Amino acid sequence: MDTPHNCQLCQKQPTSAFHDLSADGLNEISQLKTCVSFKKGQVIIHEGARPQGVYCIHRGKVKLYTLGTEGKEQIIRFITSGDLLGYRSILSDEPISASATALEDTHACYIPKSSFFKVIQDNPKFSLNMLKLSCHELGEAGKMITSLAQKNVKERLAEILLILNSTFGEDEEGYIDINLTREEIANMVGTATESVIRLISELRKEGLIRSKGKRIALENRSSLRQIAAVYE
Amino acid sequence: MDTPHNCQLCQKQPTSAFHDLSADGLNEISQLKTCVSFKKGQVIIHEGARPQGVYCIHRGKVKLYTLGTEGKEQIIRFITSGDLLGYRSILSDEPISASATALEDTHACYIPKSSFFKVIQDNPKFSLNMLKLSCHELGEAGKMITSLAQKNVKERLAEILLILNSTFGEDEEGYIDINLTREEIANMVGTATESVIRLISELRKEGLIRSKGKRIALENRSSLRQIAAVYE
DNA sequence: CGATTAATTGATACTTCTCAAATCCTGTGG
DNA sequence: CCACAGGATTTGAGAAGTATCAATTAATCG
Repeated sequence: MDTPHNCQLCQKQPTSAFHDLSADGLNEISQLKTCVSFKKGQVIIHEGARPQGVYCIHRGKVKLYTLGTEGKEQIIRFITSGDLLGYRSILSDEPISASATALEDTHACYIPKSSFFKVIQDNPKFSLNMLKLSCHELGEAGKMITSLAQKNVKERLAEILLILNSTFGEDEEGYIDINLTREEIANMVGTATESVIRLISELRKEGLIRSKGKRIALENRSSLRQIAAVYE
Repeated sequence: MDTPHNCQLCQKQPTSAFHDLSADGLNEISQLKTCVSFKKGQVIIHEGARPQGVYCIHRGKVKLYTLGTEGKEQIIRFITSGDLLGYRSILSDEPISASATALEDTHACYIPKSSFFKVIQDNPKFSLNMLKLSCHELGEAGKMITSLAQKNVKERLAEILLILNSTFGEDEEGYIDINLTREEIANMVGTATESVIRLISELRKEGLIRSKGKRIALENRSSLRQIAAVYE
């Protein structure tokens, strides 16, 4: 068991389901949770299993992915500080539909299934936040579907780079603050690793990004947006 | 205004959010709703708008789609008897992310936004059902993402045909009971109309399906499942 | 520092899209 | 009821986009 995490930190995240929750509600959660951590590369939940609880990521980064044909990963989205993990399966009462693996050492709070339901029942506000959250994710998934179905690989890559940048921010040198292999980027974009590599090099030659090793920095967002055709 | 619909019909649908709702809850909804109908081809909600209420489809079939590059439709899913329409946007408090058009004459109940929230607040059971529903949809969306990213067009087509068959059932001649153009099928599969036509003809030659005009019947599901690589 | 994994590049094959032309339906007005 | 206009479907040919395989170089970790 790790040092307990302060729930107020998660509450501060405006996208968190705990945002704007009453002190009582927060206390209730604080008492029901336990703290866990995961090493880089460790699988947190995996497809097909029956989940026993929900994780709230305190610090770290996690990829959520399904396994497609021949075990190939399709990354659905990333999960980071203040985000919940595993709630979909519990709330829909279905087996877990996506695996999650820590991309770096990750600390999280674990809320057992029964406690999670209790919090939902005791706090209409939280319940509504969860509804809002899942509906928001549903909208994001719809965008991803349209993107995969209609855009070519270069457009999708530009889109993903913009998303990664806004999700994870930048380090002191301006590089996107996430450590992904080219293969993982390909698994988000939905293409072959080599294609991603070629297109990254193309974007670099065009001066829209720069890269050092596996790290990437955006140099010209507006052109990237134009390529991604993100009208929003 | 149309003849009022009987909410008990929708309540019977096992996938409906009204399923298993108390008589009181059902009465509350019955009193807040109004009834509307849409002609074939009529747009019910459209992308970018701010929704003022939720529709519960009583009878008819509706396609839900986003508009991608150059206005091309990407069909996300279909909505039919007992299903809700427009709740995502209302619950996430975002503009509507997908348009909906009636595929045939459709009758629905309309529940204004404020009433919908009232029902949610008054009926924890309903609120939980909505959570369950949106989380289920989230899982389906994830499957669709993986499918689009990793399967080829023929595999996706086989998958869609199986989904259409189980969603809409069959008419007396065994054809899938939904009237879609080849273009609409292409807009689900995420490909060009011509590609869908070629592959439908290929599946016909292989004896896996038969077709009459635009109607399609499945002849060999297990082979279709194998092509679709649906391991579930 | 060696061993392993990841990234890159090139060549080639395959899938899918696009454009064009022909045929088939379907609903409508005479 | 029939002919016709306009849209939908079908087929073909060629172009473009991606994937795959193989070989090389670079980076990383114990």
